[in-house]
Amino acid sequence: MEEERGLLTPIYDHLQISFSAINHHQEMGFVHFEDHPSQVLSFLPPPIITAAKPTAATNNGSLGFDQNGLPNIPSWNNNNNDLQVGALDPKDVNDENCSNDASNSWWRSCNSLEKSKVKIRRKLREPRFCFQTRSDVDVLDDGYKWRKYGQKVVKNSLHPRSYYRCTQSNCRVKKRVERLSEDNRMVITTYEGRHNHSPCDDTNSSDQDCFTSF
DNA sequence: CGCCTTTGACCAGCGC
DNA sequence: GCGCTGGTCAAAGGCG
Repeated sequence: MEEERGLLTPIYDHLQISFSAINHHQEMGFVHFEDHPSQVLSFLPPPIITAAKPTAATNNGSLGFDQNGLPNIPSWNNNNNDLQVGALDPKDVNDENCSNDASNSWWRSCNSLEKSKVKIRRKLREPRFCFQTRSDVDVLDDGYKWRKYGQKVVKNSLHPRSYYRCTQSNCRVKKRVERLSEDNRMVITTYEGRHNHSPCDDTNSSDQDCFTSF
C-alpha cells in the first residue's frame, strides 16, 4: 500500500483536476488539470504512475497541500490567469523539470561527509511534483511563503528559471518556476520535498480554508 | 531594521 | 580529465 494520494481541494468550477501523488520512493508525481475533456495537461511520466482520481473542482483560488505537504491543486490569484493547459511535449520539459535530475541534489550540501553515499541518496531524495499551467504570473499562491534564492538561465530556454525555498524554518521544500520558451504564458512549477507544516503556519487567514477543505 | 530579490561566483554531476 | 550545465550560496542593494 505504497500509494499516497493527494487530497483534492476544489478550485475552479470549470475545471476538472485529477491528481496523483506519489509514494515515498518516487521522484515525483503526476498531475493532470482538465479544463476540458479535450484539454488535458500532461506531465512527464514519473517512474511509477499511480492512478489518478478525477475530482470536480470548484473555486477558492489557492493551491492546497495535504497534511503530508503534497500539493493538491494549482491555483492563481490573478483572475486573468488562464488555467487552460495544453499537452506538454516531453521534449519541452526535460528531466530537469520533471524526472530524474542528477544535478539537482539539494541534500548534497546537507552533510559533506555523506558524499560517498551520494548515488545511494539520489534515489531516495525528496518527492517532486511538476505541473504546467498557463498564467501571467510566475509564482502561484499555494498558501506557503517562498523566498527566492536563485535564478538561472537554462539551456534551450528563453526564460530564466527561478528557485524558491519555503521560508518556514525546518522546512526544506523547494520549488522551481520557469516559463516555456515556446509559450511564455505557460509556467512550469516543480515542487520538491514535503512541507512539515501547514500553509496556515505561514499565512494566518483565508488559507485556513484551503487546508481544512480536505 | 528585517526580509526580500538580484546576481555573480562557486560547486558537483554528467557526458564525451 | 575536461567542459558543460544546473543548483546553491552569499554579498549587495531595495523595499516596506
